[in-house]
Amino acid sequence: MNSKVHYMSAMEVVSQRPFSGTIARLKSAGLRPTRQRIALAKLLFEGENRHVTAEELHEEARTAGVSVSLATVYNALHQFTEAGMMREVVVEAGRSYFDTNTGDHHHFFHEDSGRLEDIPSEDIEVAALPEAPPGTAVRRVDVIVRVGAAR
Amino acid sequence: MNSKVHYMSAMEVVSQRPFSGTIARLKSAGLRPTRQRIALAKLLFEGENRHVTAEELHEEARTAGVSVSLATVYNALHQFTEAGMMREVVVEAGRSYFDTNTGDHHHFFHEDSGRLEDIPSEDIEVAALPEAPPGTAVRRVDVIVRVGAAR
DNA sequence: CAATTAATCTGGAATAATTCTAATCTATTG
DNA sequence: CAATAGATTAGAATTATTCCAGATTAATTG
Repeated sequence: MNSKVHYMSAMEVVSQRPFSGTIARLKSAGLRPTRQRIALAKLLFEGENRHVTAEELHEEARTAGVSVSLATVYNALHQFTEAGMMREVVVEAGRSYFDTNTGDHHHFFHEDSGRLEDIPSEDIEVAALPEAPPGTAVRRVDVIVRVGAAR
Repeated sequence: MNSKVHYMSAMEVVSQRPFSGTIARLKSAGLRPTRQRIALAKLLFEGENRHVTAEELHEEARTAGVSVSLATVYNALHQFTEAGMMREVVVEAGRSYFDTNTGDHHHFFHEDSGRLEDIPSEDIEVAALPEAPPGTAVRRVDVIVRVGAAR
């Protein structure tokens, strides 16, 4: 996948400046920089790391005056995830969160509010991982610390 | 909840023997030992620890000749979970697993087959847990080791 | 043990999140 | 700028789960 490399001319590079790195980023992920993908990528990647659901991002986009369908938001989130620009985090049955932080880290999950919060990898340590079952390899280790109101 | 304590006569105790501990277990959890709950509990708790989805358990029950509705299976799984006899494990968006092992342990999740496998707590060690955010308390820590076919 | 009561069960409708589809649109390429 | 491969869209379809209102059954009482 992503086998078609596109070499940019100096002119191209310059003309893209105003669009920050977003377009280049999409291109190098092998994704056409369409109006909707550009808008969604800006919402997601310009600024702090974020955790969003498809519904949330859809709502946010429309509020920002960007017209996109929910189906396209789902498509984009999955494409960004496949391209390694985001990752999917599953903490609640029935709802998927997408995280713009692709680095090594873990999560607090606030059960009461449904909010996710990053735990930097330095703050947690998984020592002594067991060996993967025969014939398998570890793809990822997720640590979810479920928290709720202290009584 | 479960405030009504029921003192069994010796006769009662004896007459329940043939039903193994299942009925007693349901009663002490404050659940009426109905035909369907007894059947489901037997499938779940007699034998090894298991990880099931509602659909799977429903199918299994019907195959075993037990007539129960899917709604009842969902009800029972949630009731067993609230009673501390099982716990819910979320690893995949859109599907819930229920685990009969309520002890301290973690999971391998086989991404290719969708199968869950226990990791005894001795085999994994989460050192240096971060402090819970202000106002919150840790309810549980889940470690999910996602594995797939080694290439 | 029959009657009463309250809990439970049930099938089907309702909901929620997500995916699929077929038609329409658009970015890219020559 | 025309051709075309890829993208978007609205709405239908799917999947997992919950809700609901009526029928059933376990527990209790006399």
